Amino acid sequence: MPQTSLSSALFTLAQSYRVTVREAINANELGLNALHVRCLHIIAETQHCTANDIVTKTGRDKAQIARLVKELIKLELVSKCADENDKRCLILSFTDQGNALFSRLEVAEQEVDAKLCHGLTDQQVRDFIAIATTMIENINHNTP
Amino acid sequence: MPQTSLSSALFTLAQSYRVTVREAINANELGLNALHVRCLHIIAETQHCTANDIVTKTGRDKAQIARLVKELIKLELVSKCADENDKRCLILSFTDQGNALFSRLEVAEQEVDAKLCHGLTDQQVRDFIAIATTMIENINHNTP
DNA sequence: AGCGTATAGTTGACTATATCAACTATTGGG
DNA sequence: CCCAATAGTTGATATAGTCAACTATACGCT
Repeated sequence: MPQTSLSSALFTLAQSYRVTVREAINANELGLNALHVRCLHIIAETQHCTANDIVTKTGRDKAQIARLVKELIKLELVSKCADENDKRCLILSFTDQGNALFSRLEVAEQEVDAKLCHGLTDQQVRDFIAIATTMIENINHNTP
Repeated sequence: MPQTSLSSALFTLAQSYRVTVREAINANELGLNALHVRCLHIIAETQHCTANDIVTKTGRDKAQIARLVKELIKLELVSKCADENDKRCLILSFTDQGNALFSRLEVAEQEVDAKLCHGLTDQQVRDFIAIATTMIENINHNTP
């Protein structure tokens, strides 16, 4: 089944990726979906991360993110607490459980990544990410 | 907003792509979504294309495809007719309207692709597709 | 021929994702 | 002090994706 066009390659890849991540995550019985995972990553890598940070970094609807975060809180992976200076901002941070789970998650992700990149050189993967990043910027910026 | 990991690059790109295609398509008031478009492509490029061909090529649920095809037929873009030799198979083909729309669609797609690939060389795009294809194969095949 | 099994497609019920608009609470600037 | 802007929440609704049961045809077999 050769992939010819850019769009179909992209589409197929995104779909397959979603399915695989979900399998990996369900297999690990973490009870999270791919977007939960992205949120956790963003929370992990962002200093005093707010819901709005997640919105801008993912490009999703803020309603969707609000509900997602609510779930993470319900699962006791994440806690929120109002910013001292600006009480509108609710800073998100990991609980102990959240930290523990995130470690496990990184392992699971590395497995998915390794599977995905099987047979590819590091350089190819780097190039791929670089090109994807350029495409993302093209889409986001150039709106003539 | 630098994209570091493979997964976040993929995810963001897929999301952005979906949004952009949808905008392009809505802008052209074709009333179709990205998956409709993929179906049309597959129908266009497949000799006596059946619903099942679309299922295998897209990896989606056959129920979803069935409904999608039904919509395309309702829109009078596509017609189906039983195969002479195997009456279970319903061959899908474009109507005149379908052909006309597909042409317009290709133009719209080229614009999206051009926007996406702005600043990239042909070689880079080819490499990108090739790597994406490898990744897709990795995901589909290696299930140890 | 008649039987079982595989395949193509359809449908219903359901779950998950995504989007829009209205709303509250706070903030900072005039 | 008032107002526009910002962060977040919620309800309603739309879109997409999944699962299982079902029909109809086809194929292989003894």
